[in-house]
Amino acid sequence: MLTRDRILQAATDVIKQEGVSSLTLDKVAARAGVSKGGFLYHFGSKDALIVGLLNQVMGVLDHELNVLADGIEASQGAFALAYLDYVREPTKAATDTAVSILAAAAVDDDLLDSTRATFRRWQDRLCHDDGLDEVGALLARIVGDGLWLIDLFGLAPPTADERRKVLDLVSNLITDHGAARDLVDSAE
Amino acid sequence: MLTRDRILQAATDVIKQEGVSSLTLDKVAARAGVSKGGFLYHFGSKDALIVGLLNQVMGVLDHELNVLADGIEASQGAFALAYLDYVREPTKAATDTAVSILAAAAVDDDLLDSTRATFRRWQDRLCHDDGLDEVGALLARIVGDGLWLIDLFGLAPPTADERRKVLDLVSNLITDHGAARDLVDSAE
DNA sequence: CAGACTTTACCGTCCGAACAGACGGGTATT
DNA sequence: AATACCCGTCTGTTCGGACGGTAAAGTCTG
Repeated sequence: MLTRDRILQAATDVIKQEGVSSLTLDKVAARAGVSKGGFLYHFGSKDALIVGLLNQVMGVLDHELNVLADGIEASQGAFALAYLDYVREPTKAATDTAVSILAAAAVDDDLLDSTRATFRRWQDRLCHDDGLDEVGALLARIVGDGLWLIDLFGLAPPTADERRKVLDLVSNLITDHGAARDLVDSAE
Repeated sequence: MLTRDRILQAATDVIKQEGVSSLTLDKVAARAGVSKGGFLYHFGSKDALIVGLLNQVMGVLDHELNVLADGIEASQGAFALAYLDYVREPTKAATDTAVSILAAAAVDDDLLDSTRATFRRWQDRLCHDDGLDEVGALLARIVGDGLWLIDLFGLAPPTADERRKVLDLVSNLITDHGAARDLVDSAE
């Protein structure tokens, strides 16, 4: 395993196990089995570490999301369904991404800029995607992100059974034009 | 204004304007117009400051949510509707709570324990509340929390118009038993 | 030898916390 | 009423330690 990757993994582990406040250069270097100088050869600063972290986890997440969407045979909204499927149970990629975002937000908000751009791309894809109405697309993302962030902070996360039910409900809603339109229309 | 409250307000301002990493005792004390010793008289440690912050903002949020729910005349799901209404546009209470939770998560995860308990109470109330089915209650919270946390991190937040549409959709869905049940049933 | 990688040693800064004591509005005692 | 006293509030300073980052020397490999 490359030293660089070991460092990235070590950083993720430190945050998960000891919290964002324990994410120090010394600690990450020690856990990666490298000296502090060795660490700084690969990441010139703490900010650089977080950017590297973010790039990696967001790349993995984006890739897995695409794979998942490709595997879904649906006339419409494959990406939206994949987005929802991804949070059916907490996955390593989702958790890693969440803690990285948390670390970035804690250290310097600006580090999240490229991450925000990725979310905008996802939103665009959800919207101008495969025949899904824009409200349904947005709903899918809010529910997906909501569940994912509820898990991050541990804010009364639902049980596996509850997750399944609510995700099934939303999945049906967004792929059934009639149902969604009826609800939207009845608001007027 | 009491010194204690000034300190709490100063802490919130510091996080909002300079980020969690700038939340230091010196900075908060200076902004509150008090010496460092004076600060430490009111909050014996940084952890104590965060606990105080969390208690205050969660108290305000809980109260405002109740007031909002009381003002809604609906045969069912008044609290759920209030929960959704609360995120129609970002409010001060919601933003303050979000940054406090972020700070707590960054400093020490355990500080969020009492906050988690409050979310569980909200979830219970949403569930065993006013004739709402449990899936709808959970959906309301996920959407509410999702939008609120999307705002916190700035992860491609929807426009005011998009927010309105999706919140109206969810509001209609959870108060219309037939629609929700049809969608749930069609999954089986 | 050259270049990629790693180590050791070190520096200046800032942080959280502790501390001794000042100020001042009560309150009790005389 | 005057004195003495107490205690909640707040000040200014100090300190040990940890942090992020630098510099230079050393090692391994092709």
